[in-house]
Amino acid sequence: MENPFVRKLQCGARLTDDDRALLRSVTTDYEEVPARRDLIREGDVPSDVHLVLQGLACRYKILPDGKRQIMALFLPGDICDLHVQILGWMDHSIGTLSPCRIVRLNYDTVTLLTANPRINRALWWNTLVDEGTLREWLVNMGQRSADRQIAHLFCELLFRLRLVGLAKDDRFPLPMTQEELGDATGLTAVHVNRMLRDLRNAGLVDVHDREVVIHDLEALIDYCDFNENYLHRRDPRVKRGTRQVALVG
Amino acid sequence: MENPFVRKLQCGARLTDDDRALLRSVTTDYEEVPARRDLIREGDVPSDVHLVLQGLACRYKILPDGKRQIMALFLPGDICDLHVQILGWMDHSIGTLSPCRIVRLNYDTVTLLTANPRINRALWWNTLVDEGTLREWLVNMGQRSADRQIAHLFCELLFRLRLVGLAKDDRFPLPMTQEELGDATGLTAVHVNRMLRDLRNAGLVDVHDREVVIHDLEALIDYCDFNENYLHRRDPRVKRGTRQVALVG
DNA sequence: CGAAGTGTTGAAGCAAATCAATTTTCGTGG
DNA sequence: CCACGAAAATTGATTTGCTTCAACACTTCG
Repeated sequence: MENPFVRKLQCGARLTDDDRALLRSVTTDYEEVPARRDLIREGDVPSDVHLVLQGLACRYKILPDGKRQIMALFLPGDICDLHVQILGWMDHSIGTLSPCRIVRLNYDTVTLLTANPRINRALWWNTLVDEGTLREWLVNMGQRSADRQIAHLFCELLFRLRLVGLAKDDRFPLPMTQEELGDATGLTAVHVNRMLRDLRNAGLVDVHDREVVIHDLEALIDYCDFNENYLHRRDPRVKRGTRQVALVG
Repeated sequence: MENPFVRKLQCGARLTDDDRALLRSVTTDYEEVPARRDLIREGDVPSDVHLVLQGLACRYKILPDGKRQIMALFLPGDICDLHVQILGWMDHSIGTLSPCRIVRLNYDTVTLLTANPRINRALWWNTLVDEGTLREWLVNMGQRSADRQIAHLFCELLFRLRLVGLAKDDRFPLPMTQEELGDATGLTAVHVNRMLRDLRNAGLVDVHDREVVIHDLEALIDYCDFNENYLHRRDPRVKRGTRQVALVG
């Protein structure tokens, strides 16, 4: 299977064979990290950039009262904080949820990558999509009901995993607990459990054995108003709704 | 009064007199925009970058059911989406809340700025702080009660406005309605109203005539667990809590 | 086998939304 | 300048969605 990092970045810019070879070459030295280990903690001085090759990691913050908010999920191919060395200290932590295969990119390697104009453009695209995703999480938490919020998250994960070839037939692995799902959505584990039951009873999606099975994707997308615009897929075969109408009309 | 754009970017990198002159020179052509006008809309192809010199603007998204989520507030000195021209379409809108003085920077001007290494570094700092702020908003919505969430927002705005010299004596202008405050916090206008009353009764903060007056900043910061780490002020006179303790101890 | 973590369900409580009415402020034109 | 209508702020009553607390079942793994 192709390197997920290469697969992902190819969506952001047209890369040459040499570009792809360069990207592959910086991901040869990786590390297997067990589940629930911090890669970097709030307050640390940022050093290496982390790249996920396998597994599920997250960005999170813990409040003084012990509550945790997960602010991003990192899937295979995702980079954590490419340019963070500009800041003097980490304002959040990054940790694994499942066992992960992680690459640590040092500053020189990052410089090497950004010096290549096509790769640089792809990395920029990646950064901007990450920001758009974060914004959509905010919309999710602020405006959607608990069940729709969870449904929306599942839609997002399906599309993101498809991008790197890790979701087949509207189903994908999700190695996180209901507690952790709650930390990502701002809900309690108990309520996540009930909402998953409701979604299952509605025939929309089934979660068991750390796998999400979407039974009726179209209905699920409709149910939570999922709009994939913010993921900025550039596939020319896919036209966006409004424009397509305008062109056809 | 010094240009807020220059004041802000000076926090992110050491600038020379020439750098400051360059920054000032790109902000000479501005436009007065009335309140509640869109600068750019979701679906548009991104063109100019917007820079706020005066007034209050915001980034927002409207859902199919009409609900609105404000995802960022732009104060004087703030830049909206510096690198967005990489993406094919806007996945959100940007609009004014109050009357604003706005500069539109075209692509060539942005290139001119980023070609300067010190200014480029300052712009990067600015981008990363914006991201950190967005993450903090997510924590706010996910984990804090309504009153603390509003208190936290007020603390953030105080610190951000101080940075550009627009908050004096723990008070600052806030030209937005309770409805808009609700759109930013994911609360209803009615509930925002009640929470403001509670904060007033607690002697913490008073809002009237579009002005926020903080009566006891220390107590307010304590009440909502405000930690300014995420704003990444680099003022060397200010030491961060944990490190200071470590050094002193 | 036992212990710890995870998932599941029920009952009660609470924070925020909703619905509704009234007052206050603001903006505009006469 | 005042009068008017619209927008915004305020308060009360009620409902609802989510949390909290608690108990128990299931799974996993040393």
